[in-house]
Amino acid sequence: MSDETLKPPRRPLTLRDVSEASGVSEMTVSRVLRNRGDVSDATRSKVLQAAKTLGYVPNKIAGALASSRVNLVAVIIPSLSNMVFPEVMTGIAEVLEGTSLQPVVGVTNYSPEKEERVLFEMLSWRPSGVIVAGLEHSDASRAMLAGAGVPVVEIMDTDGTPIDSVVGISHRRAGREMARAIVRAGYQRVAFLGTKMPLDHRARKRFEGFTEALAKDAIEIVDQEFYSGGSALLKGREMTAALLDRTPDVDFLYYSNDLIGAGGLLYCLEQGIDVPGRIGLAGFNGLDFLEGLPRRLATMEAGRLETGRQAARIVAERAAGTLTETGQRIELTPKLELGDTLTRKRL
Amino acid sequence: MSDETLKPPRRPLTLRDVSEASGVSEMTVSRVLRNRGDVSDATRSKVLQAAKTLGYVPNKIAGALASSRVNLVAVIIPSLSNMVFPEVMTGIAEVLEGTSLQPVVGVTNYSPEKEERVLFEMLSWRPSGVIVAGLEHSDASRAMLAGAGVPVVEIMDTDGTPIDSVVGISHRRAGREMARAIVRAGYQRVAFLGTKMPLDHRARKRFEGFTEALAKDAIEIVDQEFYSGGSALLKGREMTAALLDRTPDVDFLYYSNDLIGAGGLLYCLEQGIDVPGRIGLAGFNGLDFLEGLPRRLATMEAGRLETGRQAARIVAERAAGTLTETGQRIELTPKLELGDTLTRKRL
DNA sequence: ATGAAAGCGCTAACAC
DNA sequence: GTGTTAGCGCTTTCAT
Repeated sequence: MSDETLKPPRRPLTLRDVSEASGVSEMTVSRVLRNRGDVSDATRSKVLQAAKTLGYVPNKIAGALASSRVNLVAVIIPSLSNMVFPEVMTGIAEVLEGTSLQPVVGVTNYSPEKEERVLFEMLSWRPSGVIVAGLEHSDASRAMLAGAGVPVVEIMDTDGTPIDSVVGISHRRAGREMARAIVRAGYQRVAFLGTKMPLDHRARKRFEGFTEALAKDAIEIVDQEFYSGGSALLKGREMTAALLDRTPDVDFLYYSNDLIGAGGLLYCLEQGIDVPGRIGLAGFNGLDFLEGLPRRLATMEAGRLETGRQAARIVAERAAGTLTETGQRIELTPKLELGDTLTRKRL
Repeated sequence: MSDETLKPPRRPLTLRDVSEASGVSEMTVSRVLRNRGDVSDATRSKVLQAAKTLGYVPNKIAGALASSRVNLVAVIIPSLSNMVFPEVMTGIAEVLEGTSLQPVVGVTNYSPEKEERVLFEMLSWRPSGVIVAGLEHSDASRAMLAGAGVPVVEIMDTDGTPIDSVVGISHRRAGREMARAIVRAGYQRVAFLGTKMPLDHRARKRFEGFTEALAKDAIEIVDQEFYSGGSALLKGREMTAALLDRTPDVDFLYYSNDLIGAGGLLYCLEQGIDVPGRIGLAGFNGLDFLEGLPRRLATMEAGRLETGRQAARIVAERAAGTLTETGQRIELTPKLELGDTLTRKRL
């Protein structure tokens, strides 16, 4: 064996290397590697052979600069710890899979400033589109998005004014519908348990829609409890214990997410509380992990997979030119699932 | 208001635009925007002012091509649906936060072919480093990683030969230690319940270490059950029911992950089975959601946050030049947590 | 079907 | 402190 074949190249390989190795011009090598234009089978195989032998990996940076085409889609979400967001990602990835586009994730930790930085960073790579969670952004972020010159899809919330397109559910409506179902089932002393997150606008809107709809039936929230950090399941237990201790005559607990709701459910069952006879329970999100609990917690399915899919579809079609109109609006319908914890008959 | 200030530019802004607007050379504008070299305060503020007014977003593609520096770190993981991976991501993001590096995620769905494609795609952006889950890759993938000329950190498994650096735990050892704890506690008729995933090498290695250690005490797995897809919690229940039905005299159930273990635990408790008296249970991962269950499931904490942090640190230090040696090896110690389901005394 | 020249938007390296 | 020049590695465009 010669040294040459063994020595890994210290300089990354370029098209020129493939060109020289195959005796074909750089331009034609480029054509082969991108499947563009007519190339004879003979040249094609010569080139592919050379590229493979050398282990050539094209430089997308140079390609993107030359063609001003970037096959990246920026996806900006608040967190990865909440399964809701990976689920949306899954829907996005599923659709982009069938295209040449690639999702790139940025995480904001629910901070508008971080969002601004992440957005700036991502836009500086000139992506073909942006998918961003929520409708609330800093002025600077809105300006960047509006001026980016690429499709922007805001997702997971439709209560507000989108910059361009929007896909998601109305959380106010979700809150209202849950409230109505609770009233309809005959509950009257309702408490709310949620996250201590002023910046979780979707949770806030659900809460607003919820109290608003309750008010129509002259019902007010009798107590509430908030938490931050830690194991949500455990927090759900603790919050529930604290709340029931403080306000024993409550008859319904509405949780801002399924995990704390599940904690509350487990706690109630252990305490021998009649669910949903004495106390009804509901969460939010339709996490499929609910299925394994002793009882099916009432919840609202927010269509996250579908949200991801539709958002990706819009970006992909706009990038492909198949769709030219801006300002698409897709409002999905949150699906109420009564489960086994929201079925008490009107007294 | 003049039309000019309103009209959003159809052509993305360039350095030249900022240069013209501020009356400063492109080069100096570039210096200001990157905080490089000496620039007078007067010029600096002129430039920043102009950039801000115009809403200039630098083009990293051009920058990267010119400087051959890319502040991206490719992170390649099998899935986003399993909370384990977002958790590693969190550790990575946490450390990279303090640097100029940005993680970019690629998902392989446990498929070596997909891994190869994702890797090729990511390497074509010439990232400053690669963090990839697992030690098992296709030959082509290994070749790409070895030839990439950037730090490569394989994570979450140390049983095998790394390409460059490695951070994680030994899953064989984790399996062995769990087996020993089970034997020590006096259990003798042990069953295994896991995912039907020939490509989940880490689960496989745990299983191998597990059976190997049991064998030393002349114990064999008396039964096993596998699943794929669906709600893990529910599957845990179903598998447990099926297994107990088929092999009623089993006295220990070892689950390949905490979620199915939790399902099994809930099932056993509902059935009034004495846990851990008649049947002991253990899972794997130390998911913090276990804390909210009626009993603390025995588990093994795999140090995922720390894994992410260490991997990111290695990449960051190598990129910064602070660390020059290749082939770092960091083996973390899996931490056995007996919880309330693995405490039976020797008979 | 293939090649040659120009340039994408920025930064390294060197003047001044 | 600031400006000038020459590419980075590709693709576009036009020629043949």
